[in-house]
Amino acid sequence: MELKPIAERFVLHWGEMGSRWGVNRTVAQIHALLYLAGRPLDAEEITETLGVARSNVSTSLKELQAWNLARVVHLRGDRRDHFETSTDIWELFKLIVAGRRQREIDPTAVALRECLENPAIDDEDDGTRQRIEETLKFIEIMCTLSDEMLRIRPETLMKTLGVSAKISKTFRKKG
Amino acid sequence: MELKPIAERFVLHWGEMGSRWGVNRTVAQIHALLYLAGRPLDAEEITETLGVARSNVSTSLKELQAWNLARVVHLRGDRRDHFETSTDIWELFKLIVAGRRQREIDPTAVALRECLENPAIDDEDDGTRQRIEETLKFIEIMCTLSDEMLRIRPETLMKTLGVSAKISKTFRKKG
DNA sequence: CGTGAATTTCTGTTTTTACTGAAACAACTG
DNA sequence: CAGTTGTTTCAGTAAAAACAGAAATTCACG
Repeated sequence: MELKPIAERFVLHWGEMGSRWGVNRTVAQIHALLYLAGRPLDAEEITETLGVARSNVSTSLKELQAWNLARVVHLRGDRRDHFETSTDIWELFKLIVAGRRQREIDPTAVALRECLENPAIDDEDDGTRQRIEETLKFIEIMCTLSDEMLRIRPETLMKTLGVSAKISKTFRKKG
Repeated sequence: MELKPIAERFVLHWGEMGSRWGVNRTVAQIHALLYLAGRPLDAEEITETLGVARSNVSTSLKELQAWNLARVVHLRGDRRDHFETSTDIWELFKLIVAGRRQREIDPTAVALRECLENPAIDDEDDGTRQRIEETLKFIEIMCTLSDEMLRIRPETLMKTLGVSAKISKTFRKKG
């Protein structure tokens, strides 16, 4: 598949940002490609379009599947696996938040709880203990909040956020 | 400075998670150390406590300052620079969100706008254009929302979030 | 089962990033 | 302003991550 100029730019940019977001370039590029394509692509097609090794595509697709950001579909009369992603940006956002939370936040919450449950905590400075407690409390609140957000349907969420933004904007003007 | 066991665990864990959060280990460790210490530390003290090179500490402190996560303070009768961070976890959160947004989101918003303003966009598939538009719209809403959050005082934010979580929990029970 | 297409796994290479130690630089002190 | 302390820069090294290509495996289909 030959990418048109704008699509190519989008895919390449997404790939670059991927590094900053903690996913490797190829993974991010493939996801961008699937998103823009809006139809299932097979691995060979992805390989040619992006100009990377076939094995790299395979590995990256595995990673996307682990994030629930890509799924396998089969087209009748074609033995090959094809891959697609949601074209709903809100849906994608929810999946990414869920993934990041699981990988980046949950382990920390566990570690902090272990710190606080450890009897040795009594030997630490009061300030230390207090700050660890506050950090854990903070993380737990954030987790609850993200749970709430992930539960809501995208459209609802969008409206809520849009409205709340408008409201606070109004407040600012008046205040 | 000798770290007590729990504090050491916290610092090391923070360092490990740092990698997943897109900051390098040393930077994350230093920040954790400053946070737990709750008082200004000089570079030498940090070097000894963490067991890394002095130059590494210098570079990392520069990076923390670029994030507004550390600032220099001077103690009377001491020529050395000392460094401290906020011990207010909400304040830290705001700074981190602001930094990430600036580095990870804003460039993408710019790139997407450029894509859509480019006349060549007319040669692209309708689906492609539409999805790029939706993505940009999404990013803009999220930016507005984060602006709102960053403006609110931490305590207010915390209460709002806490309450909203409780409300939706209640709704779920009844629904 | 045997064949060939499709896919994954594995090994080694390349690229990138983090880090160290030494040297240069800057700021203060007597 | 010479000596001392403190800080940053820089060049080289080490560690980690991404990637390519080949080999191995899986699987549909006869």
